[in-house]
Amino acid sequence: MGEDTSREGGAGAAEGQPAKRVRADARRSTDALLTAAAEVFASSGVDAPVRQITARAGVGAGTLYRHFPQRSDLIAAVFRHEVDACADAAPALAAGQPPAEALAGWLQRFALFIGTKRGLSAALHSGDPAYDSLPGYFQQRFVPVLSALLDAAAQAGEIRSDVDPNDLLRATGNLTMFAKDDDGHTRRMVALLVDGLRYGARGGGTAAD
Amino acid sequence: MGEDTSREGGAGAAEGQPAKRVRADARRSTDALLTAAAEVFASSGVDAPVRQITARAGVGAGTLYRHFPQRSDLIAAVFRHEVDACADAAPALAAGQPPAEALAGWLQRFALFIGTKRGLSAALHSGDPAYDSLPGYFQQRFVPVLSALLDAAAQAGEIRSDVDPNDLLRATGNLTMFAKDDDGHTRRMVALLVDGLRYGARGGGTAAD
Amino acid sequence: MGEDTSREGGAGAAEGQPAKRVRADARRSTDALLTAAAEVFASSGVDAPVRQITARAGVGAGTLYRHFPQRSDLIAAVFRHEVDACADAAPALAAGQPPAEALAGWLQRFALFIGTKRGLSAALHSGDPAYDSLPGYFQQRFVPVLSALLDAAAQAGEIRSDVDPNDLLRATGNLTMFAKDDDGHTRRMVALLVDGLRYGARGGGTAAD
Amino acid sequence: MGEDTSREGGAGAAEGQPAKRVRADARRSTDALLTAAAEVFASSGVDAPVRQITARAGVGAGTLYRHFPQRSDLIAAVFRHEVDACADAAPALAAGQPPAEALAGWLQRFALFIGTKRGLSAALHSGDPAYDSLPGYFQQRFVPVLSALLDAAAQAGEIRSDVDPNDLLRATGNLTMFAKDDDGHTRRMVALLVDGLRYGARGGGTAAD
DNA sequence: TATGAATGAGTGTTCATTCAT
DNA sequence: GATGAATGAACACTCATTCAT
Repeated sequence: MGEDTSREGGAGAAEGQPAKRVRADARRSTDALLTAAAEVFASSGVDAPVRQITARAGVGAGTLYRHFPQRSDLIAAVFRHEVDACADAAPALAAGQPPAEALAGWLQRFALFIGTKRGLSAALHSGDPAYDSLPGYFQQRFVPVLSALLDAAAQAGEIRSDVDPNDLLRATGNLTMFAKDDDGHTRRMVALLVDGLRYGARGGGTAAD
Repeated sequence: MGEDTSREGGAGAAEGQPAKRVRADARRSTDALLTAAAEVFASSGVDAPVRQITARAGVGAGTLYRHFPQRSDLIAAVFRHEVDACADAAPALAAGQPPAEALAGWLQRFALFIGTKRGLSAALHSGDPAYDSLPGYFQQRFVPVLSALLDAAAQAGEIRSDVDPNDLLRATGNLTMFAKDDDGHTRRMVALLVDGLRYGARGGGTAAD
Repeated sequence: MGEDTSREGGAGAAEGQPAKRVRADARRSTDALLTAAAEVFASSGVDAPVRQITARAGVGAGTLYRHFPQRSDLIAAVFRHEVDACADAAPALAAGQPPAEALAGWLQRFALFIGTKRGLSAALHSGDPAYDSLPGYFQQRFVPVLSALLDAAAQAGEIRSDVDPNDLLRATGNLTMFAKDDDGHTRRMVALLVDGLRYGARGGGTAAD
Repeated sequence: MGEDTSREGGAGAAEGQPAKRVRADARRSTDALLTAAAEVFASSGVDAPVRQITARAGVGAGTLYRHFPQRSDLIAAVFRHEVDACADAAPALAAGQPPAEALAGWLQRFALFIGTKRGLSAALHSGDPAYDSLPGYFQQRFVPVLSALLDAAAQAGEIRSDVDPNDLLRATGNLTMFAKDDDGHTRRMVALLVDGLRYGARGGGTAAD
């Protein structure tokens, strides 16, 4: 699901029309841009200069703007697969362990995803029109997933039941900020946050104040 | 304490006025810059253009660079009082309530401080040489305070005992990111974090993994 | 007359359909481009971006360049009918009124034509190679018409006789520049210019120096 | 009058304060920019790329923006002297000849001024915010001058009395468009326009419709 | 010592034109 | 023949920092 960019892949040319004619070069450019952008985003964050991306992709600036008129379009495209993968990882986690463990596991997974995308959190909350379409897409994918996990754990009595999934997504994302390579800070703090949820399950927590 | 700007006292009073004259001018510029920078930082964040500050202070750009060669010098000077006030607020909190409550109260206080300094967290962790001296100063003031609060609460058995104060400072600071005016997000999440500490006190938490 | 786009008639009908097939496609594209360009020129001037035209016409950029290698080719083609209509309006005007009135009427007509083609005057005089062929076509159509009107009025003694039709065409076109919707400026100034011609009829004007 | 840029010139340093301290370099830059801009405007019009001007002036782009934040500021500064000179030329013309001759002479003078400033008319009417302040300045200088000339000629019965000076300024400016080096077109057409005014003086013209 | 003018690299974005498909 | 993707030069404008005055 969400594999929009590969929809002409394994289908073969036997059935139907030739889809679109000149797609080879466009596809080449798109792929080059996505690859280049992914690398640049990883090393310099999503605010990296446009030229850095086009240079690495070996295309002109206009090509980038053709395929991704808004900066958010590029970001969304680059991360779509990973967003989907992250969101889709929840069921498997939910299957094999207690609900609160699944919740914790997925939040760690989510933190991992956000944590490696330098500047993504900032972009999501910037209010900059260039990023307008981002929050919608991300929420649409992540909120249902997290809600389900929260509900399950709450119904099992393992965590408190009064937490807003948006609050938790935002907090988890925030906790990944300024993460150095591998000091475990984010992991520990996300775990602490989940423990806070657990604490709330027993005789009323203070978190909701 | 922390009055770094008056350290010229040791120069001696023997040589009379000239030095003092100069110092009066310098002090005037310094004060104007500190006042202006505080206002600008509040409204536009610590990344605000230099010109905005010098214009408001009514001084030239060169004067700013003379007094504060690094941007971090200015930030540190501007927030020194508030940093100290925040750090010094701990004892009073500790006196009137259970240790864990005091801890929670101070973290909220700390979050409030950081949260209103737009861009401060980012500056503290940016790695940008322009902000090199910041982390040292802030840690020097906050780590002892938080350590004391943590130790007290841990010894009282109210929270777990294996949390690194640096982790907690950083996490709390992170939780203030992208705070909108007054939606309570930061407050709720800091409280949740503290609940995580409390949870750990009872039969072994998972946060330290 | 002026149906330049159908000049393929001379190719002969001997070789039958293939040529005709191709021509049908080409004609379709040409028509779409002419229609689209006319609309775009009206709303955005003759300097409008090429893409705006091709997008509206539903053709590729290459197609436009194939049919109209020079921008002037497109402009000329778009306005040919209107140019002809404007030029051809002279006889009717000449029939029903005194020569000077006819002259005035036609100059107003001409001003109306030019005035609604934003950027056309500029294109006609730009010297830009992209517009090279324009002036020739327009002069070829308008100069004879205006000359006839001028001669008639001069012979009738209603206006001076020493005015260059090219001067008058250019001046009239210029007077339409920056015309706002309907403030009557152009109309008044063209009338004033004609009055200048009338003035010259009586005992020698100064306009010819 | 209007010699704003030289107000510290002949005054000497004897009386008053030193005005402003560092003015030498700023003045140098300003002068270089004004000179360069004048040359560039003459050869490439007022729409010439900014870099062309800064390169010729030997200054950085920032310097231009410091001195002339808006493009209109530069244009106004460059042409101020000439605008004033043109406006101030009216009295002398009015003194030595009949009012209508004076009017004609000044309009020719005005046309000469506008005609050599490529793109100035366009800028004056563009509506582009970058040129917002231009029309005001130019009207403020030219309208009173032309009004006086028109009134005098009308009172002397030499021309019609119902012409709006703004109409005439705009028309005269328009007539200079696309003027080639020295073909006399503009001169002849301006003369013709004035003849139109003269025609109107005798028994009611048609220009005002 | 203070000033603030000058620098100039760096940014996002547009668009006429070419050319692979 | 038609398409439209790719190109890349060109542009205005910003701002941290230096240094002549």
